[in-house]
Amino acid sequence: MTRPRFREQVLLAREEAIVASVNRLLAEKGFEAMTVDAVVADVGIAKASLYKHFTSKEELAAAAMVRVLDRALDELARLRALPPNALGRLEAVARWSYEQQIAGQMPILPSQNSTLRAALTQDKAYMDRLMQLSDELGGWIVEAQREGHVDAALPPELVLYTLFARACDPVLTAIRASGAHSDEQIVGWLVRTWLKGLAT
Amino acid sequence: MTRPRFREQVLLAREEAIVASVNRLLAEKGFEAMTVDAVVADVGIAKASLYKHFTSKEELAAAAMVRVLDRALDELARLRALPPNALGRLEAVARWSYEQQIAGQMPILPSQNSTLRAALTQDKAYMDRLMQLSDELGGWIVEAQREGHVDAALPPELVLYTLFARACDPVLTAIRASGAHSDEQIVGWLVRTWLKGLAT
DNA sequence: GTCTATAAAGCGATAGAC
DNA sequence: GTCTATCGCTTTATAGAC
Repeated sequence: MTRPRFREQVLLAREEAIVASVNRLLAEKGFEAMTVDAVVADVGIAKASLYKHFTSKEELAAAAMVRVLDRALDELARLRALPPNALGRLEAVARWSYEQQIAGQMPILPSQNSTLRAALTQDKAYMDRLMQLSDELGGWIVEAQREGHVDAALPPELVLYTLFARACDPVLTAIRASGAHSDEQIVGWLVRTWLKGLAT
Repeated sequence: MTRPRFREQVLLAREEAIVASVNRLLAEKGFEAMTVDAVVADVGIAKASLYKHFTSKEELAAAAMVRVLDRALDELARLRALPPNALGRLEAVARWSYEQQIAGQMPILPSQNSTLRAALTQDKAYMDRLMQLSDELGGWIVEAQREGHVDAALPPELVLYTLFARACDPVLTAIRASGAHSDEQIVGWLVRTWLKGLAT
């Protein structure tokens, strides 16, 4: 037992570096196009070393998702105090999602890949955070419906899914590629049309 | 030259069968998860035979997209006569897109795959139809803006992209999976919230 | 634990007989 | 043109030396 805490710190730092690279590469290329070789090249370690920390490519993606969900939960905690009403908080979350995309911090996972889905649903850390996020956002949605800002006829579930879909909205990339408008302008349009569509 | 027209018909029928399978498999699994082996197994031919008709997997996807764009153009032609105003026609197109998805007829292509994008942009049949579709829909959008049904402050380009995004809206699959609502109900909600978001 | 080297498998694409 | 059989490449994953 020679300085176990120090070694532990080093290992955690390496894992953190791996997850950071995975997050970036997932945002750039998506899950299928991201190769484990690219990850280890980016981190600067050998592939076998990576597989000592994570036992599969799916587990890598799950770790990146946990990281993103943690950042989202942090943002929710920050928003809980700030905006006056539920609608303002939902708007801020949508805006935050778009900004994460623009910053290249939003990993892209294929919703159809069955092995990946299985790995995610069996990952307790991921599922816990997803549930927590859904619960809190679901509460805000119901609140916004009670306040008359969101159509009460819409299932809160549907509203929640449309919010999640903002995190991978292809329209953002498409219209940014045209180069005709500023990022702030685009995000404003997208967030506002989203909310207006949900209004009473 | 023994019965050339007949042989030609047989070849065309086989190509049609291939494209139909590709279309279905693309809708089911997406481009990367769809293997050429799965296509030939579905059609019931040998792989080398398929490569006599299409020289690459990308070309297969392009053919499927041409097929879908043709169906979309047919639908536009049908709508050109029916609904009274541009807004009604746009609504009908969105509804049609969702119905194609439900019917498993909407191929899913990754917007990031560079080799696929290159193959598509160099495919004249695909680009011609895409331009034609964009032009006609763009005209309807501007018309709806002039009639005061769509916010004139939004770039028509952005509105067009949001319409294209309806063709691969992940919310449809997510909420259908819950099984709590009928397809008609879901499509109605999604189309209406989309249009309401664009309103003046 | 990390490295080099390699196994094992899946994929797109092709050669050659018929 | 279609088939069987296989190539060549990429990718995930692991063995074994240090």
